[in-house]
Amino acid sequence: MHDIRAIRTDPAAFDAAMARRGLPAVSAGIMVLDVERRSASTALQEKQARRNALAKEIGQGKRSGADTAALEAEATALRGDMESLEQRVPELDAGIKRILESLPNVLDSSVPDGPDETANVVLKLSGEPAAFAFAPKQHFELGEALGMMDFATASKLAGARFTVLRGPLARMERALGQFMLDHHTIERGYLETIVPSLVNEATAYGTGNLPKFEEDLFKTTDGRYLIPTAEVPLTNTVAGDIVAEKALPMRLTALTDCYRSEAGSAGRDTRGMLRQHQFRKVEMVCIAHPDRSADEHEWMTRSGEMILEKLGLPYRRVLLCAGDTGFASTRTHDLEVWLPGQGMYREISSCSNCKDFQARRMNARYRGGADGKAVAFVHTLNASGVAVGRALIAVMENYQQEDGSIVVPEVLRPYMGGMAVIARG
RNA sequence: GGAUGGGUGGCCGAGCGGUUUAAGGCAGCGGUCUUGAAAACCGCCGUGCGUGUAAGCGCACCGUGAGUUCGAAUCUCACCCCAUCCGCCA
Repeated sequence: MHDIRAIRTDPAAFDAAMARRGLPAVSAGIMVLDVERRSASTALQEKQARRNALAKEIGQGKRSGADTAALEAEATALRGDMESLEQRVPELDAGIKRILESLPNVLDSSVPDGPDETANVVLKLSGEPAAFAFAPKQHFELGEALGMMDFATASKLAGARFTVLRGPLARMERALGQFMLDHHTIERGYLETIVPSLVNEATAYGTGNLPKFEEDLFKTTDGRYLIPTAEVPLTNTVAGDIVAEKALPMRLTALTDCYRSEAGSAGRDTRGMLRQHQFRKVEMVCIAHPDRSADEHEWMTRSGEMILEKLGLPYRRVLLCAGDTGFASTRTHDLEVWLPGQGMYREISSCSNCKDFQARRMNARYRGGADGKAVAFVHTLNASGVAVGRALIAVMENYQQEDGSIVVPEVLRPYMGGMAVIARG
């Protein structure tokens, strides 16, 4: 959500910011509504002030036994005058809100221009893709051959874009989640949190998933939404709150299932478990002081990178360009992991600084500043730390051996009872 | 699902048609006193919008939305949420 005052102050800058997102200029239209709204609001307030004064006079008159009939007549007439304004002001408010809430966040100046992912910038490369003495297989070939990854049964149970895992592969998915949570909580200061997987409309609105992206979510029969990521409940834990400045930064992490309708992605990544309606993810969220959010963005991105480094997976850090940066974000780093079976880097984490965009939607503030009393919006950030299902894929493809078995990365072995290799049993 | 209570500022809590400009307390901030601290005492202390160069002024907000009234935190209706008990259940 945008601050109307910022648009009022510099409409051209706002239009330029939206232009970077490929959107037409809207400030002129907003300003027309804003001017009318303020004049209508002022007119209404003057009438309300008069009404309040009359009511007070009538009250005093009644107590002292004076005749208040003339005053009451004026107040009754005034009420008629106010009706149209009382309707118009909220209408204008709603009209402005409808426009503002549909517009994406203003990009950080460091974000490169560009229409889509082809304009993203690789910021760093980590690890060397291993040279295989054989043709590396894709994860679903490996998993099905091991008898531990079953798409046919998942399809029978639920339809396309679901997976059944069994045995050591199921255990490795569990191990990955535990390992990631332990890393973030013990080494990086994140607070482990268990959150609802169903949220109400206000919560989905707060992070920017509603109203514009409702078709991406699964909605329940009682009007709730299955979370597409733990970012939604974690960030909204401070919705409506005024937190103490010393409580910042609040670093939170959660391992949850994530549910996405994948509307509009028909035909993409249909083989295997890369793109599913349900997948597990460790999420990090930070509620940060505005002065510190850029540093926290780096801290979170590093927290995700360290997971991949500990797992021995080659990856690169990518700065998303204007056209590829999400609705609520000002700047996003993607971590892309090397998948030898695909011969490509694929997204495994996304780390965004939303600054005050979500905070404004959910009215999340802190009290502090120089005088210790000022109230201002917090900054919110979120990052995958990392997608568990995709981490499983990456481990399988990078640690595969010619016979189709998979070496278990050292850091996961304590979580798997010491198992060193996953092989057909 | 049924029954009964409840939703008031950062927190607790009074108020149930008009001196409420929302009492009082806690927390917080400033001060007096003190070597320092504590205690005590004094003062300040909700959010948003509008308007003004500013000091300020105005309006709205007591879960949400409608309604009654000259006037609503207070009365009416609907809805939402929370708590407790019963029923069912992991």
